[in-house]
Order: sequence, then C-alpha cells, then structure tokens
Amino acid sequence: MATIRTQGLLTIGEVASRTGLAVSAIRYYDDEGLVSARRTPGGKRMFIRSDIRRLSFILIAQQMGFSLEEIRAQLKQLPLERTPTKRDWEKISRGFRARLDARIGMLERLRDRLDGCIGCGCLSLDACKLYNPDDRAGRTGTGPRLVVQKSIESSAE
Amino acid sequence: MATIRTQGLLTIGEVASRTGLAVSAIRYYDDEGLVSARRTPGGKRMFIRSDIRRLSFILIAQQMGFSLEEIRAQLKQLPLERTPTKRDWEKISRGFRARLDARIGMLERLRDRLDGCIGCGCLSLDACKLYNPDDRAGRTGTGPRLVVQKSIESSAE
DNA sequence: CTACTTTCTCAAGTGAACTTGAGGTCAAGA
DNA sequence: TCTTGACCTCAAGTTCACTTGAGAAAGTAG
Repeated sequence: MATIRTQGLLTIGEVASRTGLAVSAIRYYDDEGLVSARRTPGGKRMFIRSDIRRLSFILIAQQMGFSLEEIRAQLKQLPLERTPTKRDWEKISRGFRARLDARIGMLERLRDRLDGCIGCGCLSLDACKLYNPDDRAGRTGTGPRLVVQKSIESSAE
Repeated sequence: MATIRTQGLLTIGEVASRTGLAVSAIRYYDDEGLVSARRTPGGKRMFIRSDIRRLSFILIAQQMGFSLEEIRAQLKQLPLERTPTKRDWEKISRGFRARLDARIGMLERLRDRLDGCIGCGCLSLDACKLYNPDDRAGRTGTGPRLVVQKSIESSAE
C-alpha cells in the first residue's frame, strides 16, 4: 500500500485498480504505444495521473466499437509526456464524436431499411443495398471480420 | 454455367456469387450450423433458395455488429429444412430490431454523455458511468475483446 | 476417354486483443 | 536475513471468423 511518493506517479497496480483494467492489459497498451509509462531506475513502470484518463478513453472507445488502431490514431493528437490540457481532450472529443455520429447514423439507416427489407423478399436480391453497399468492396485478406464484446448486448437481454 | 437442375437447388459456387461471400466462408457457416446444406449422392453441398436469404441476413447482422453466436441464436427460430415463410422472417426481424434499437440507444447515451464527460475531468474518476457500467462485470477469460470491420468507419473518413 | 473445373475434407495459418505461465528482480516488513 | 508481494520480460496460448493449401473425388465439355 505504501507507494513511492515520487512526484505523484502511479504504479501499474494502482492504475489497474483505478481503471478496472488487468495489469497485463495495461502492459500491452504500453507495449503498443497507447500509453507510455516512464520507468524507475529498477525498471518498473510509472504512470502520470493523466494516463488514467488515456486508459479510460481507450475503454470507452472500445465499447463504442473502435479498434485499438483507430484509438491510437486519435490519441496521437495528445502530448505523450506532458499532461494534456482540457483543450487537447476537447479536440479529440470532437473528432471522436463525429465518428460516433457516423456509426450511429449507419446503424439507423440499416434499421430503417430493415423493416422494408426483411419479409419483403428483397433480401435475396443482389440489388438490395442493405447487404451490398460499397462497404463490402475491398474486403479481402485473412483474419476475423468482426467480433463484438458480449457485454454490449447484455443490456438488451 | 449449366447446373444440375435438380429441383432448383443451388451449388455452393452459385450461392457464393449471389451473396458475394467466399466459398470458404459459406462452408464455414455450414460447418457451424448457420445454414445447413443438403448433399448430393457424391457429397456436394446443395442449397435451397432461402439459404441465400439466411446468408444475406448473416451479412447484414454482422455489419451491424452482431457475433455469429448471436446470429445463430436468432436463426434458430427459423425452420432449417423447410423454406421459411414471411411470418417466420418477420418474427426474427422483430427480435433483431429490438436488439438493434438497444445497441443504437446505448451508443446515443454514450455520445450524449461524452460531451459532458470528456474535457471535464470525470473521465478519471471511478464513479464515471461512461466507462464503469455493469457492462464490465464478468469480463474475464482470454481471447479478443472487440474488433471492428474497417469498412464501417470508412464512411466517416 | 481425357481434360478441366468445381467441389470436397482436413489441417494449419491469420489478425486482433489480450491472458497465462515460467523464471527472475526489487523493495519493504517481520 | 529472510520472506513476501508487486513488478519485470519473453514466449506461447486463446477466441473469433475466417482463409489458405494439399491432396482427392465429382461432374461437364469436347
């Protein structure tokens, strides 16, 4: 419990309990450059307070369906070593909100068309815009296409 | 091009070109029980017309962010070997729409809170409902948490 | 009948986002 | 001093939704 009170830095364990993330996950994010911990002479990771915010942002963005790659891109707009200002965060927030709006819009369009589409027969036609939008162009290569956290639907259960 | 005109059944290749799915993907769905092809005496898969609809439904549901597991659950309400009726599809459509509405609602709530949350400081508090809802309870075990198809955001690009 | 395309099975690979495990270090408390 | 606990690294394992590849059989065209 007694921490190195070196300038208010946090250990990985403290960050884990404050964010709810697993220690291994935080290490992974550090390796991937989503946060960048400084080190003690002994090699232990030390986080600044604003890293908690960064990590919380990652959690939220993930729950909204963004990949770590995209989140990394958003976070690049923040200063890495200095504590970001309110303005820094607001800048990210705006870009993030735009993408979120786009995603919501897409889902709404799909939903609205669903009623007209399912049950009417067009679902079996190539012309149906629902399952044959430009989206599907360039969908090549290996790997998974889409996985969603179970918790997201548990609210609908 | 000339097909076995055996009662209007379709080969896997035909189904692939009509749905835009890869042949390997259709085989995978068959193995996983999302569709169930019958076989010729020689062992080749043969699909009924309504399987195209099933597969299209899978595509749409995936683009909306549902996992194959959930889609399988929805499709279980359809008769496997008989061509489903309009009523069968409408029943699924309703349950599906409800889940979709729930998902949209969640995103909207998150978005609405985002403006008040990011930039205000609460993002760093454990009390913040944004990143610490009940959702995160029971989030254990291994494997990936969330991956999203790139094409979904390309519209926001 | 031969050539060719399509299909088959089964095993292994892929990418994302982590977790798990082995083996080792560091600092504080009894 | 010894032990305990939190931390470290690095390699390998896990899940999902597939793809890729090898080797073989089925069906069709000439």
